[in-house]
Amino acid sequence: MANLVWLRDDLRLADNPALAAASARAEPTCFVYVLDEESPGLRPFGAAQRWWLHYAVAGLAADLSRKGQRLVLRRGAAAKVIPTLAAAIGADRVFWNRRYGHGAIVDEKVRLALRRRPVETFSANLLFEPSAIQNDEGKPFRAFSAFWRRAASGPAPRQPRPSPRRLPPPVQDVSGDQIEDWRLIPTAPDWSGRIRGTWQPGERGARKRLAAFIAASASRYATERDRPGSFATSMLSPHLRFGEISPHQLWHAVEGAAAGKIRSELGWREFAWHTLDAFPDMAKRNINQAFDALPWEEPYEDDMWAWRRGRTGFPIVDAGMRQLWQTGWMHNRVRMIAASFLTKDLLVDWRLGEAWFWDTLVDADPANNPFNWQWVAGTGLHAQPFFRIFNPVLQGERFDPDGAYVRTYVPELAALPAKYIHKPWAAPEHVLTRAGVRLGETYPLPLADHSAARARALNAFLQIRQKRNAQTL
DNA sequence: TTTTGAGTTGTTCGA
DNA sequence: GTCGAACAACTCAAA
Repeated sequence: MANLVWLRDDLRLADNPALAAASARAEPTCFVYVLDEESPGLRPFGAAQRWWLHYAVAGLAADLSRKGQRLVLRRGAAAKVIPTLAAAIGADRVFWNRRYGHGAIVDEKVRLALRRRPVETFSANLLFEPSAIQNDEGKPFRAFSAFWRRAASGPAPRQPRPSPRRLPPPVQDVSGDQIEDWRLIPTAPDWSGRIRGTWQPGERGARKRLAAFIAASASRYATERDRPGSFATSMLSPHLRFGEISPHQLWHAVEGAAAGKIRSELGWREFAWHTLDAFPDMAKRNINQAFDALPWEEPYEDDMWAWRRGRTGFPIVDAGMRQLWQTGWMHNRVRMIAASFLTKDLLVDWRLGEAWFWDTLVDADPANNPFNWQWVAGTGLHAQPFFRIFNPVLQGERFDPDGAYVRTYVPELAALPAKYIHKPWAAPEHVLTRAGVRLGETYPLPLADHSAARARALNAFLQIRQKRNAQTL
């Protein structure tokens, strides 16, 4: 008699329904985490996520061991690893919290492979199950407002539950990997210095981040969230991504005027996951297939390098890309500007940008990353009209008016007056000299002529319409 | 049943 | 300098 609890994107003790359900039973229980880089459809973690995963798993293992339990580590395709382990420990019941999209497809295979061992699954990482929020035709919503209205008309998200006071005893003599065997953290070279200084992965770090957000900036969230230099966002995204905090905990922790806005951002997270559940290949294919015909440019490697490393010559774009490279995270507003620059100004396929974000973001998840890239590119759901092309200068001036954000991440421009901080090429020579800026030397000239690039992108999207009209005729 | 209006995140142009 | 219109196409719900 034993239980098996399979932990995945839910690396927490508190408000963890699968863990709580197993803990309510007295039998010996085995907690396992599987590094699955083999199951088709599941994307292997990017480098920044691997760094995070190392500490999240190690932290959870330490928390479990403080309660007399342990976390067994296994590696391989889940449909092999889980049934093998279940058989080895003689599990008569298997628990997990549900995944979505390809995760759900893999889980179904595991359930079949477990044959007669009963499986109990739980809703843990989304506020609303995809099956619970559908339009009148029983299909997934394609517009956020209607989606969120429908969600609000149903029962409110449940209250979060505290961690179980005590855990059932471990199953004896179960072998497992050491986390070091997985080589998740970079060694040659170790590029994780600035990331390490920015984040504390794990449930304890998530709690601290939440408390700091509630104390310092939750009330400013509604007015300041769009200003990357204000640091008014919660920065909880990687903790949510690895399930070190549940959306229910955040939902119920916020109150007051900004609560609705914060919850609505959780709503976008829900919407992305529901969309992934309906379009599991969202990271590979345009949600709207009409845009398969878009004439993306074959990007110059030099241009891609400039974009990735923050050397495009547009200060707000470069600040964002450097924040990403250095810290594994980028402010949401700046993600949109940087993504718009790649897909519209350089006319580069959104999948190339998505892949870079996947590799470098600590919070990249299979739903939100491709969903938001498709949203910006205009190939997904149509709340975003394609002619809505961000002007990197105007966006910088509007959302970083004093240039605080640019000065932080593009120090070679720090001495420029605010008037020119977002368009150094427009500054008079003596202003540049006084600020120590030599364009083309200390800071690059702009990689694109935004006005011409905008016209080219508009034209590319208009061709799609013409093609479609020609087809209907 | 049909029509109408609104819809996360914008920019440009011309009056 | 400010302001309104125009820039597609489609989803969804209210009238």
